[in-house]
This record gives sequence, structure tokens and C-alpha cells, in this order.
Amino acid sequence: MRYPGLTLRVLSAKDPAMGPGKAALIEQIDATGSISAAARSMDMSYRRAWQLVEAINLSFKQPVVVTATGGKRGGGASVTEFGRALVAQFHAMEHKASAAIAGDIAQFTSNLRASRRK
Amino acid sequence: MRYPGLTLRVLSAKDPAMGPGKAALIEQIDATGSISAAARSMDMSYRRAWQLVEAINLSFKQPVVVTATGGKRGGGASVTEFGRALVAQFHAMEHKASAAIAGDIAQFTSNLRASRRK
DNA sequence: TTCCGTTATATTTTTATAAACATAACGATC
DNA sequence: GATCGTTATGTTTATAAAAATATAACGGAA
Repeated sequence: MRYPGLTLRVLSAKDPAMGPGKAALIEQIDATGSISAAARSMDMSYRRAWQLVEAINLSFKQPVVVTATGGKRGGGASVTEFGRALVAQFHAMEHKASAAIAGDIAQFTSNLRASRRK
Repeated sequence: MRYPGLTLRVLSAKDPAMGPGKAALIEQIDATGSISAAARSMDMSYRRAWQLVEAINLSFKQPVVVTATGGKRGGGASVTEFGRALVAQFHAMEHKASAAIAGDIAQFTSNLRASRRK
């Protein structure tokens, strides 16, 4: 949900269990089948991606990403059905919240100064 | 908008023009009549509060907080009508977004693990 | 003209976060 | 049992953010 110079963020906390970045990472893991491939595709270090996955799994009662080490392809990671539902719900919340305040956002944005010098 | 372990954040960006912290600061300035008193009441350094005020004023086309130096009481700060309307609209957006996703939040929260070890 | 509490700003120090680097373990396949 | 790409983890370095410290400027009022 991007507006000029603004992003709608639905959930936040000191260490949010879910957010745009984590949702995107989960989606990339689902698409690629591994944490490392997902990290590469997002220009993120493997270590950081792995730490995010660990934090995600610790946040929820059920696992979101399951991993395997070794084997023919070296191992891999996959997203659980619970994880897919979680990401879907997150996006649904983004859309609902965005729609609910679309009018306000438009007016708010009109009050923002155009120039944002570095 | 606080939920167990979560906060609803309506606007976000690399350096958001408005958010829960800035809104609270503006409200404290309005209540106390000075940046320094607001900072004290929020257990924040004056410097940080002043920097936030500067950032806020630079973000919008119209001033949100106006200041005066010197004088009997050393000076002070006040919130413009535009600033008050801005804060009110921010809270309105929080409420609208929160209401729109209340059901999702409840379900989402139920999936969170209770323990969040330090 | 001295005083006061405030605004305004520079400089340094500390702390927290992220990145970078390095390496071990895993296990199916050949 | 050697190989390979991955998961898993420790350690160090660099960067950024925050805090701490210090000080100048302001201008009514006494």
C-alpha cells in the first residue's frame, strides 16, 4: 500500500510478528523453496533472512516455515499452509485498512510538502 | 490502538511525517505550552523533542508548531489550528483502520505465541 | 542591566543495529 | 566416502541511531 512518500503499515510493535518485509520474505521462500534463494532474490544476506525466519516461527503457535538440511539439493525450506493463510490475512488487513482511510490519506497527503530534501 | 503485543500503525515510511509518537508530542506541546515541558513530561530529551518538531514542520506545507524565544517565561511553543486538525485526523485514521480490521486482528492475535521471552 | 526559562544548535560519546566474514553440520546422490 | 548446496551458528566489523554534554541567543520583567 504505497502513497506518495507514505506507506500504510497495518501491524507494528517493537518487534512486529508480521509486516511487509516478513510477508515478502515468506512469499519468496514459498516461490523459491529455500531461504538462501529467497535472500538472494531480495538482495538480503542469508544470515538476516534466517534470523527473520527464526523470529517468525518463534512468534506464532504454529510453524510458518519448515526447513530441511542436507540431501540431494542441500536441503530447503517450505511455507506451511498456516503460513500461507497468515500472509494472505496480512494482505487482506492491508487492503481493508487502506480502503477504510483512503479519503483521509488523500487529504493528508495534500498537506505534505512536496520537497523532501535528502 | 493497542492490542496484546501489537500496535496498529496507520502511516509509515522511512521517516514518517506523522505517527503515534509525533502525535503525542504535539498534544503535549499543546497541553504545556512549551517544547521543553512536553519533553520532560514524556521523559524525552529536549534536543530530541526539538528535532521532532523541526521535522514535523518541515514535512507539511503549513506550520504545525510555532515557537517564540525569550520573554517573561523564556519563550514557548504552541500548536496551530492546522496542527490540531492534523492530529485529530491522524487519530480518526487510526480508529477507522482499527475498526475495519478488528476481526482480523482478533484472529491474528490468537495465533501469536503468548510468551515473548526477553 | 541582570535574571530566568526557553528556544536553538554544535559536538562528543554511547548504544544499538545491521552488515560482513567465516565455518560447521547435514544428508541424499553418485 | 567425496561432493554439493543448503541450513545453522559464531565472531567480528562497520554503520546508524540515540543519548549525553555543552553553550549561545533570545527578550520581557524586575
